[in-house]
Amino acid sequence: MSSQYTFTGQFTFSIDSKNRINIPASIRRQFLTKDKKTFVVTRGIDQCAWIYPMSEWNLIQKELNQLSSLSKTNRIFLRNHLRHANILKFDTQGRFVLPQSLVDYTSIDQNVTIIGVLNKIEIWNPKLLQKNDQSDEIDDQSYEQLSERVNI
Amino acid sequence: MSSQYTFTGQFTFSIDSKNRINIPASIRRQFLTKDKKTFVVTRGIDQCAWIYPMSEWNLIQKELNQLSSLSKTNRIFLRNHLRHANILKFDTQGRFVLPQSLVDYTSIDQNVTIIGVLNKIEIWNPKLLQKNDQSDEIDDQSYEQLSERVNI
DNA sequence: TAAGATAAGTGGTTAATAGTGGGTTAAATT
DNA sequence: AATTTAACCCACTATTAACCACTTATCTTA
Repeated sequence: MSSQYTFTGQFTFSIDSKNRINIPASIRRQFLTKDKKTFVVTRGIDQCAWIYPMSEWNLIQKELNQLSSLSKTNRIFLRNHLRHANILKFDTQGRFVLPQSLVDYTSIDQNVTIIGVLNKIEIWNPKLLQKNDQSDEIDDQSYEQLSERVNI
Repeated sequence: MSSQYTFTGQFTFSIDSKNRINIPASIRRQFLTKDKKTFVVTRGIDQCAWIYPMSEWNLIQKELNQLSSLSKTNRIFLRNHLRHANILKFDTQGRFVLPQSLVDYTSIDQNVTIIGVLNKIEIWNPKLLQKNDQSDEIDDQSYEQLSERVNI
């Protein structure tokens, strides 16, 4: 089954002294009632945090269950993904507190950039995201390969 | 499935102090009722903004959904395409507000040129479009290659 | 083709919503 | 019991969206 969410867009907000981050209202409104404002925050593969609405996370867990722990890669991957996963809700103001471990991992201070990437939301230090913008250009060959799969 | 839209034509309108841009009535009228005046504005590959009616964008999203985030190329590609995508509606006057990030990207001020390009609408700074007009001539070889794909 | 009527484009004002900061109470931890 | 942590509440400000009004252009019909 494919994703029920299609987040897009970019927003830059502040993080306050209590590590509270506002989720953009436009994204918040997309949450399905069955998810009851509940989501999972975890480490992204890049230096950012990933947020999945609860029902999305359940789908991911189902996939992760397919991976055998006999493979070393699998073991490491599973560990790193699961141990940093926190189940959270946003408060009546639409905010949540980013766990300290993820504040450290993402090097976030003062401001955050929040971007929608289909079934997940990414939280970045604006400076790091910008750096990605410049340095992580996809080489031509990869683009050519992508073009055979995606018609945009 | 192929596009349901075939936008054409060119229009030059103004952008006001609130970044509001009018969509030409003739284009607006082409919007299918199922799209409910909803569309996605995003970065074009050239220095312009692209507008897709919602149902068109959904086709693109379906393709993007096939790409796994475990691949680095995919992650970067998805991020950079989706984060500049804004889901918008036009207001009762037929206008929408162009997000500041896209105003910056397209270097738009005062006036915009709106052109229909089949399944999408492009928003340009008139001066930049004109410059393209002169420099972007297609060489013969490229035309040869095109001829193998397009029968015009 | 001129006059009236309708539609389209543009500008500004007001009302509602969203984001942010701080304080208070309740819960948890030591 | 004291200290820390988290949830909740209230209030201020800035931004956004809805509303209203005017001008220009286009279409209709006499």
